Amino acid sequence: MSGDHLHNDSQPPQVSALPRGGNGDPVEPAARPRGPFPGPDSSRESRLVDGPSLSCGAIQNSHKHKDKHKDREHRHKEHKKDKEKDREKSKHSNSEHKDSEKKHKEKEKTKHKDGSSEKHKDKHKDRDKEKRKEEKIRASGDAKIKKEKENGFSSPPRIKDEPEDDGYFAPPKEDIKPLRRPRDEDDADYKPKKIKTEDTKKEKKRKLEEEEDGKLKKPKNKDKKVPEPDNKKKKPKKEEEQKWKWWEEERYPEGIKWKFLEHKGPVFAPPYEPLPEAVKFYYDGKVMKLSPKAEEVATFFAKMLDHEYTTKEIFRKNFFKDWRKEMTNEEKNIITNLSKCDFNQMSQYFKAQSEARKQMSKEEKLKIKEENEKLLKEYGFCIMDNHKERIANFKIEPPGLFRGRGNHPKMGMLKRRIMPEDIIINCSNPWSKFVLSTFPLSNLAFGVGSLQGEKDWQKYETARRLKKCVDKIRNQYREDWKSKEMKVRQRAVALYFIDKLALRAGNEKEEGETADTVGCCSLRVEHINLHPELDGQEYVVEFDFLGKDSIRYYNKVPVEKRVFKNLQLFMENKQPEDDLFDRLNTGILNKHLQDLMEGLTAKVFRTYNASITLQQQLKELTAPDENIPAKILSYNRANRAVAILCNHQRAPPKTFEKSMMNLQSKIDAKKDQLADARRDLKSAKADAKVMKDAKTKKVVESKKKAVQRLEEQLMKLEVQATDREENKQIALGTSKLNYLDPRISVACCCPFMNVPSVDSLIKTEQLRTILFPSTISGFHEGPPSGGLTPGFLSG
DNA sequence: GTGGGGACTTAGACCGCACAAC
DNA sequence: GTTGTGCGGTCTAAGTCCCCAC
Repeated sequence: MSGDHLHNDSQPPQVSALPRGGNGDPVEPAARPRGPFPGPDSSRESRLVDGPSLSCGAIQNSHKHKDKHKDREHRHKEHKKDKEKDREKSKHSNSEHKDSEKKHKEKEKTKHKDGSSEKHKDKHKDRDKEKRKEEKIRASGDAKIKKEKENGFSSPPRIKDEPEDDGYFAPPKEDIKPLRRPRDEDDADYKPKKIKTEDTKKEKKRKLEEEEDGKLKKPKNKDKKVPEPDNKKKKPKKEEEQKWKWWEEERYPEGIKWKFLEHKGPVFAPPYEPLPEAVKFYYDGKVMKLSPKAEEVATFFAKMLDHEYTTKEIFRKNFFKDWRKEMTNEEKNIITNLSKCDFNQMSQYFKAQSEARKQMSKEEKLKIKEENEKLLKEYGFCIMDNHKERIANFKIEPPGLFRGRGNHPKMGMLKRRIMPEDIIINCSNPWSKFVLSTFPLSNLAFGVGSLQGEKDWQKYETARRLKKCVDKIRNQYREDWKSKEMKVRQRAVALYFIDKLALRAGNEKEEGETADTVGCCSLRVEHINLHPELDGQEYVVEFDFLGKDSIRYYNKVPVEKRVFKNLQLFMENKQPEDDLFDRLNTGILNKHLQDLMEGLTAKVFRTYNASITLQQQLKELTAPDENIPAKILSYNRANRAVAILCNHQRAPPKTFEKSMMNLQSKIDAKKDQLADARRDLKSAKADAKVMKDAKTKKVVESKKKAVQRLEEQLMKLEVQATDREENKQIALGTSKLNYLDPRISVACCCPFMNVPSVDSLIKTEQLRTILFPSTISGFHEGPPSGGLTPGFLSG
């Protein structure tokens, strides 16, 4: 690869920004990201922020960076000023409300004498509260609107009650040893080693083993579709052979991820192609030719015309404001009302293009595929130390309109085209992500995928460490429910929710910058309802709030009496929009957790409880004598239990109703067939009774078999319907990818797969595909067994 | 001590492909 | 051969957590 080299070979890393040729010699200066689509002015330098060995251009660029920072600060100040103004305005109109709030605060002051140091830290929260109240009043009846926008989904009843310690993550016999030898800090002469590849003989042996193991091939049950082991199809053999086994490498010192890095930079979005002359834009019924810039932004809107977004007031308002910024003065004078704009021809044009793409011949599709593969080969990989690594996200996000989720205040805003000069190559630290930018509304993550594997492994190791002390932590927070300090009580109740319900931590968010979503620490009084008794259960807490991605969390949970009483106390004399845990934030909570266990944060509980739920469910649902399709079904059910716990929802598939109807008609048809077959059997039996000969007996037998076959088919269809219905709004992928320790799945599979070791099982392509989708493209690859034995479930 | 921002992780939507069913 | 369906991959939004400057 002859791209930019970032050579990092000592501690602190000495970075050479000089690109090198294929032989390692320096070539052209300036680490500029290059891509096939450098934009209209590709000669402009990208910015480079670096350590001591910065080039001249880079220093200038770092000034730019400072300017940008100042700019941001300025914008922020302006924003604050605006907010102050707004607050002033609403103060006048809502003085009455303010008075009552003042009274409430005075009450609070006298009430919470228990912690003097807690008073001032509430300032920030109070400010937020004020803002929220004012926003609410301005929005007049916001609560009602919120109710309307919610998707009406009710979280199914909790699967988990109180996770028991049943041996999840049995600790490995020996302590975790560093996998890599820590290099000396002055190891300046470090040179990339020869690329380590999987031994070809081993590879052949492995493939032979797989072929021999008939059981691991595609199950015969066709009703349950199993993904093909198509890794080989997708991955060239060479690449397979060059798979890097990080777990067999020595470790760098803490914080060092790499010492040698070579990559070709990101790929820029293709330049804008103006619309054909025939495609017209109309304003107020008259044809209007737009300038290229204005036309490009208009096409973003036109492409979304069928989407609900374009009917939303905030979206339209934000879009129109940003669109006008791209217009010429003349256009600005004419186009003053978005409702008078007719984007229909544009929209039709893009639909036709999309349709044409679908209708392309095989050859044309293949050509495009090859081009994409070429691009991936050239820009999608880097050389990191001594191995080839896939880059997670090498394409720069194309320009478009921001689609916030939920009621996002910035939806519809323009995400403008990113130019080479917007890119900063930050090679002053050996980070996993080395191209950054300060762009609003754009995510420029440019990460090296496989570093993720090690991180994932560490994540699950932390969860396993939590297992060792979770009882102690639970006892501690139970004790803290009785604390004299309000802060401690709040922390203990919040932690109980995080542990019991797998709630997210709930960081504070900047008002007006994002949708109004909350997590545990940021819950407000309005988000819970207390029921001393509900549906025959005592002390029930009803949660109803919008969490991450504006996904509704709705749940009724019976809690312990002391928790219930504490919640009543926390809610006393508070308004609905007040913080439930007014003396708590994620910083305080995580600091406390760090004291309980090194590396423990709120989200570790989510990982821990998700994985232990999977383990418990697998234990309950799987039986040793089940066949593989049944095992897979059980696995999916266990997976579903975790998804429910973590509240991973999805919008029902667009074709859901139709596909359910199709399935139902199949079931009906099958029932008819079965009824006919039963009738036939009955009459055959009657005939046999009269005739009493071998021929009629044979007929009876075949009719019996037909009935049995149809009964089985009907049962399968009905199971499928139930399965599909249960999965309607549940997303399984997220938990599979992020929360479930793969070793649990592997260990669960070993006994019934008749596989000698975890290692040989994980090499089985089919299982890898089902259980660990993230490993397909070489991402998130982890150590095969991580020191676990197949029997660790019982340990 | 606090706020802001960067690094990193988690998340759902969408799209295109492969394959089963008809 | 056509259609419906499920799946993985990609994209990008939105969280968590931590560090640093003020």
